[in-house]
Amino acid sequence: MAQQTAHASVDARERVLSAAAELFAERGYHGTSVRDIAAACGLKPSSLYSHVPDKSTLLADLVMRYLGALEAALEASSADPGGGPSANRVEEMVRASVGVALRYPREFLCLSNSWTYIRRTPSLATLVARRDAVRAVWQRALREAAADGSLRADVDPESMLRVVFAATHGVVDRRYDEIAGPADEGDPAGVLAALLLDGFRPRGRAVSATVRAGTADAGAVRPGLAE
Amino acid sequence: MAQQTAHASVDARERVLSAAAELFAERGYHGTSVRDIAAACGLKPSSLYSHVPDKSTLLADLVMRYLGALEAALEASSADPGGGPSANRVEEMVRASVGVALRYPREFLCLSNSWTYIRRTPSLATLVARRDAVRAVWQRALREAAADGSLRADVDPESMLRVVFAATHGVVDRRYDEIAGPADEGDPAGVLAALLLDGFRPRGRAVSATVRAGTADAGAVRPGLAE
DNA sequence: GTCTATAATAGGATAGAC
DNA sequence: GTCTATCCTATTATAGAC
Repeated sequence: MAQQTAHASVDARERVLSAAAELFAERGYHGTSVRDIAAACGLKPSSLYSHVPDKSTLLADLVMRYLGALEAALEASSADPGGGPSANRVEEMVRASVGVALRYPREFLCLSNSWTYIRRTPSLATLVARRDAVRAVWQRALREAAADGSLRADVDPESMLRVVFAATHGVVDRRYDEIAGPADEGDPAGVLAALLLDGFRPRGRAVSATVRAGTADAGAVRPGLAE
Repeated sequence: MAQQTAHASVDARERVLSAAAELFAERGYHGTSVRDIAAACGLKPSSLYSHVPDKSTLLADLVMRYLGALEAALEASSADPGGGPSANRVEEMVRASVGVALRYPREFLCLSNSWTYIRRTPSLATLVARRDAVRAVWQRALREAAADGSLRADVDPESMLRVVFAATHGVVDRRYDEIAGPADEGDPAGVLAALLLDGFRPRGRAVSATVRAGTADAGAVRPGLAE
């Protein structure tokens, strides 16, 4: 009985977290009231405080879930590859990051869309520190790939990281669903990794608007997407 | 005298809009109070209402600026190119879109970061309609490029559009400045266009982690970035 | 744990003097 | 046009009964 009570309690807390995740992701932290969250899980606002100390801790708990999963996934994919080009590691990291973001889409958006609030709120400094650690892993991988020539040398790694972060957001954010449909069908992580690493153009085409289109190799099979 | 009064009035309204743009872009619409905006331009909250009817109209006016400029820029760059591959038009559109977003960064972020509020607010339906028109121009260009083979055929145009929109956001959003530094140095529009169209890898490299790296053409000169 | 009731504050907007 | 004063609502959070 005591166990069942405890179990029910965990479920209730989980429902609160889930409702908050949904609303924070959709309307943002400031666009969501405690009343909204309570209503979404069939409780009165005051009852929420039996499960969560306050609104900002609710946000922190959600973001921590995502960051924990991301750290674990990056630890695996950023491990030194067996001698191949570092760009392959970058590709694995893109897949891993997008995979985690798709498994925790609401939590990812909580972090991403409420970032300035998180950054400005001293009690959420832990989140900032952990995100910084993730960023450092990325920077190291991109710089190494730039150094060994497996990423193009004419664009700085920081610009690439900017694109990686933003594009990951783009895969997850439902705001873009009306453009592209739900992203979690097919293999969005693989699609994004292929687009970012190899670009929109078929291989063998001209590399800029100022150059005539080439003809060789256009439409070649792309094993990276077929796997 | 009457003219000077009118002129001062325009300036005051402009200061209000500018302060609001700054705060909406940084903290979001719901994260910014009318009091915040008033304080930022040295006014009392009630004085704002001499310049703007209400808070949501303030948002609408800002977003309209951006959308107007974007429509003009896309109209030019999406015009039919002279027989070259349609991907070149796409590249021009990326440059144009990023260029406008960099000229109106705060207004762009007002639209992007407050999108769900805009979408949910009936009085802002005009903004939604105009953004839809922009989206339609993009879809047409991407589909045409996919059809004539100048964009890779194994990724649907909608996924590419998703990446374009998200990456554009990434260039503008100051949130990423701590990763990559300010984006408005150098030629961010050209850099993004090159990254998206041609990818992170040097041309001639392997196209996926599952394939051994090639050796031909690595490090070739890229006129698209040197221009 | 959930409720009702209630603080205590923050927010959007208006009235009317100057 | 800007101000002070004010209204009304929404919001976060707590107190205490059940």
